[in-house]
Amino acid sequence: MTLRFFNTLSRSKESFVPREEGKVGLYTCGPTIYNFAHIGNFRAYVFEDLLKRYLQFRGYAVHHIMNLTDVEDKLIRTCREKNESLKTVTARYAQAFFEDIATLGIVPADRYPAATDHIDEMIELIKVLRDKGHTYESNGSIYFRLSTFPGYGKLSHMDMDQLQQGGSGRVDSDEYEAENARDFALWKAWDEDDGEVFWETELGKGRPGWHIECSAMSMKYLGKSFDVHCGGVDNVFPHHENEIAQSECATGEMFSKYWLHCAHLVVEGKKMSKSLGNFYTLRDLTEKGIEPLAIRWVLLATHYRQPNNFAFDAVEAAKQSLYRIRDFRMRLQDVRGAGDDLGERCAECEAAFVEAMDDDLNISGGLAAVFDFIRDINRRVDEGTVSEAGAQCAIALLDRLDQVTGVFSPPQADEVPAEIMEQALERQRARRNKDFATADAIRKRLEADGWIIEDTSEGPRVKRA
RNA sequence: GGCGGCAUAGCCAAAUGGUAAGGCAGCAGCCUGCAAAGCUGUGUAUUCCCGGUUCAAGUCCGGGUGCCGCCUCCA
Repeated sequence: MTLRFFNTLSRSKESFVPREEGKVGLYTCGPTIYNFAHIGNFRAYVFEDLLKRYLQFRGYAVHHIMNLTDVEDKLIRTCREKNESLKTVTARYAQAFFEDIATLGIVPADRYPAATDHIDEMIELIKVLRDKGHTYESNGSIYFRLSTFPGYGKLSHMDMDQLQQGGSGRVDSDEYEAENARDFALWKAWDEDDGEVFWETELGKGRPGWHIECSAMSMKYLGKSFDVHCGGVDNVFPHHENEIAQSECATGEMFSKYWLHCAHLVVEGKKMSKSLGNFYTLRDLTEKGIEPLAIRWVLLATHYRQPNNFAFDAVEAAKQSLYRIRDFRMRLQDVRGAGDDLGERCAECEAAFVEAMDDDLNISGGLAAVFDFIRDINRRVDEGTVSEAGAQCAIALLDRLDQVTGVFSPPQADEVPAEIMEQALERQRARRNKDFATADAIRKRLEADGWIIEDTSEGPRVKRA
């Protein structure tokens, strides 16, 4: 079985063959840092994290670039409203973004280039396009002339003649002075609403269009042609389509070989919106006391091309699943003695996991393989047929697969406080004396403080509630 | 108007045309001083509806219904 991904370009699953053996250039569209990111955004970033981790697990050296969009219409509007500079706003939300991805256990990209640090590269790219006759100027802005790129539409599979102009109801005609409404801006001439946000360049005073940053930065760090480009489905058109147009017209080479897009997230079955009161940033959820890894689980556990329903019941289920795995690990750590070394069973589980994941990241199948394994090993531990080496083998397997999922990790190594431990031992003494009233009282008291005691043959086990 | 996606148990969610995974919740039992954890058993699932192809359809085809996405700057 080979690794296969659904490529938006062909609308079919294709065997994954990177351009250079063993190496993958990965570009993922990052956030516009004008606000806190919401969980829909993180659905995409968690999907991309899973993709990257799995590629690494399969032995590829992944070079991952994620851009930060730090100049854009909404951002400029935010600056005006808050009367703050562009840098002040973007610095704040960039930091929040990095905190959030750490919270969710997302492995950082190799580099997070910001658009405003790459104005020169964008200018150069626009000049190449201009020299090749793909642009025109109108009132100081520079537009890409779509009619010069016959391949336009190959990603989104849309027939330009069939599209209803303004079908989305989002076109503000005042903003557009293009010859054809679908021509997009490479460079936008300054106007007074832009305030202090502008660059004096040989293309004039203004700022870059949105799409050009991804072309300029991906090509700078990954080359004219690279392997995988990701984003949410809403980016397919026009953003990624425009990136292809700009990039391929400039270089004459294929831009990205594979395009992977994740579906949207809905909350409790409904589109997330502020008016429905179901709009959540990551911070909104953690402030409610929801465990970050349970959020990661929910975002991860649905196949990336399926709409993901973020339901609070599902969050609770995810938390229970996390605990089941943690308890399993704790149990394994207490296994002593001789028995089965589980080498074969562990290999079987890993093979089932890989087989599922190779098929376009079928995470549900992968998780099922792990739960099958857990139930099987728990049974064997009950029977006392697992050796200490076998238990360690199982733990090592979880650690290895945790490199992919990020949700199989051991509990936070929060040391049980000495006084809590002392009470647990006191309860144990009471139990030995058959003083169950005292024992139960201590257990109840500790539970109220957030500690759970489980009696095992090895003595009491104390864990966080 | 154009293009596309989705519909599987109370909830989440898989399934090359071949007995409908897995998790959570629930119920019963084992274990336990009692619990917890674990194990076992437990859901007769009209796979949205109606047709069709096939020895065989959740899966393929046609037609409905419902929800959703994109169609100029939303992951």
